[in-house]
Amino acid sequence: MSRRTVTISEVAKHAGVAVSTVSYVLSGKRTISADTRRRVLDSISALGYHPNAGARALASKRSNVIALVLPLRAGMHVPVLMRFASAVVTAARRFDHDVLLLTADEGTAGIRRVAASALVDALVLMDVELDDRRVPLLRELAEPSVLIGFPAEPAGLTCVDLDFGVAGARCVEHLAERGHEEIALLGAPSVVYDRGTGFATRTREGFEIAVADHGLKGVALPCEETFDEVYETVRDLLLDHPSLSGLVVHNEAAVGHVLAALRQLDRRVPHDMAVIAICPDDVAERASPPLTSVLIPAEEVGREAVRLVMDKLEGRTVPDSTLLTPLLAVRSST
Amino acid sequence: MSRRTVTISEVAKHAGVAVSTVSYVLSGKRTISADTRRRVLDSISALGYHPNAGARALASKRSNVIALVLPLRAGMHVPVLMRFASAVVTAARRFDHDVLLLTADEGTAGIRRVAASALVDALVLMDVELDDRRVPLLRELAEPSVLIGFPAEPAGLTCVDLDFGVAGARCVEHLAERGHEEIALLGAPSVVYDRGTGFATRTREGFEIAVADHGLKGVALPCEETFDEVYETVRDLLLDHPSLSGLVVHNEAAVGHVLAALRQLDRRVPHDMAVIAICPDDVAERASPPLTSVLIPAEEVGREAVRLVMDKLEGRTVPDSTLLTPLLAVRSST
DNA sequence: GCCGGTCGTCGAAGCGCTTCGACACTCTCT
DNA sequence: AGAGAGTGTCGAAGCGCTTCGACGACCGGC
Repeated sequence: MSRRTVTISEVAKHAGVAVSTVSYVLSGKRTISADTRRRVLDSISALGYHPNAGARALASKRSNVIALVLPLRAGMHVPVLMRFASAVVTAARRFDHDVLLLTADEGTAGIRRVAASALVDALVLMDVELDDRRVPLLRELAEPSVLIGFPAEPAGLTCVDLDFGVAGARCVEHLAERGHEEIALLGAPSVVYDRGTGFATRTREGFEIAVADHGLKGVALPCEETFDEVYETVRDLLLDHPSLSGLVVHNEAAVGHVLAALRQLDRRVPHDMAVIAICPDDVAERASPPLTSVLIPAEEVGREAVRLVMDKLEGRTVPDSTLLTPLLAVRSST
Repeated sequence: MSRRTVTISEVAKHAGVAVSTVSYVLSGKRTISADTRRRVLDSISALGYHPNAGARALASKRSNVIALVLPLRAGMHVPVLMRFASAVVTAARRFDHDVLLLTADEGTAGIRRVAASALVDALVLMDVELDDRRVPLLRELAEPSVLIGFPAEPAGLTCVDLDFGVAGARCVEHLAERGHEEIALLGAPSVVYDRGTGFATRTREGFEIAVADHGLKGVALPCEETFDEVYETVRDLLLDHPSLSGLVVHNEAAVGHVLAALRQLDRRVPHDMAVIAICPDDVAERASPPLTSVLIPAEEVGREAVRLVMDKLEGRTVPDSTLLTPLLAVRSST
């Protein structure tokens, strides 16, 4: 059992200074002589002092906690989502903040609650839908927020994401360069499109525009996540489009199944069918063959979201929209 | 932009009572007349009052936040982990608590920090290893904690988990009843065993003991998560054990690949090979064919962990060890 | 040698809440 | 009728921290 909790005034007494001096040593908000600082820091570690979070929040009106709103909806690929989440936590710690986890079951009430009670200073929201119920609430909140993803009407909000439109287009471009003339996009499960999740839609748009620009033939289909469904989708696709020679897969859960299905249907990758994925790097690398891919930079997006929200917290103005440029890595599948 | 924040004294003034009366209405710690309570509650909703979390934490020495320590280590199946995590968040809200998310990158320092600063009242730890570095720290902390999973030396700790030993045994028993005489366990990736993660080891032990008890032949192997590795493992297994007729799979990520591999190797399930999985219910149901399984009751485990930690917070004594009994659901794969 | 400026430190006033003791009532029992 | 035991409410004292204004001490410039 640890000793009873040490307060700032005990540190002050131990160091022979005023309480406020200790506070200023810790915050650096006033100049303190090197000598005094040393004594204070020594006392702090001698006594094992940790500032009380509640007291600090009360006095400073800053909790040093941000909320991460993570709905975990059907059809979302949880491991990818968690990479974003994990990046947010790590980045928040860099700014000396902790992360409060909010899921969907309270709906918007949870967001309102943690904001109104000053439990959190700011919010980062994930899995944003085009018509997201959380968006109107964010506009009326005093606390700054950042969305990972874009709603249909992003005016007045701060959003960050990979530029999925460009990602879709880059895939098409790459396949066009390789001489493919008829290609297909296998996207997210249909439930994700139905819900109007921005990233899925924007990839498809980017794909379709680029297909037209390059004078290719192209079809975009949703894609479910069980092997049997993927197999059927791929089989039908090959039947309907016999000269199809390139596949863009934007669905982490289905990537492995698509490759397995092609194998069962006697299509060799990349010889008979070029495959390019939009997914985190390690998923592409672990596949066999390793996939040419546009990587989803989860760590970078999470870090950027936190940086933006911290900037807003400090009163700096930030761009409404931050789109990270997709990078294409060529591997053995195209 | 929301109005500036409302305090308890404004509520008191509006309702014509003392600040302490408002506090007692909210906490229920003293009797308040029905009439006064009504007026106070009316004022609260009229003004849109939310108690300030920092002030409350400072005065009451309770933050109403629990920490969820979630390392996200290699080889762990993230979707399953997140079901536990999600259950913990939901259950915590039932007790009027929020959840602070801690990942691994700070190591034990993060745990020490949030506990010492009174940011959290209690901790729930996931992904527990047999020789977990966090365990000694927990023993010296004043804050109560609960582990989801068991370390090698659980004395003095509160742990909750599915009884994986029994789960492994139940699978064997079920296959024995069906008349299978030579069976195999495909477990977690080898890195998980190397790390000494309890659930993997305990399932294997339960499997091995039950195999001996029923006089069967049985072999237990780790199992990686890419299709190619799974395929090789299964192929070699069939070569080495030609009369093998039953398979226990304790690896959510590999389940689909095992079924695909068997299909490619021309083994029909359940006709040529009975397959039983240890996994959450929906994974078993979505497989084709739907798998007989011992379900991992993630929601129940999460809920139980929170219930235990709340009991400890209230000073009630709780059992050191809570093992949930595994339930077997028979489907089409055995 | 005096004035105006930093520099370094202190004391005290809160921040918004919980909780303790006090107190005025209203009910029982005798 | 008076003691004793609740009820329901209030005021005030913190909880541990940040921050503001004040104030010596010391500096250089004239």
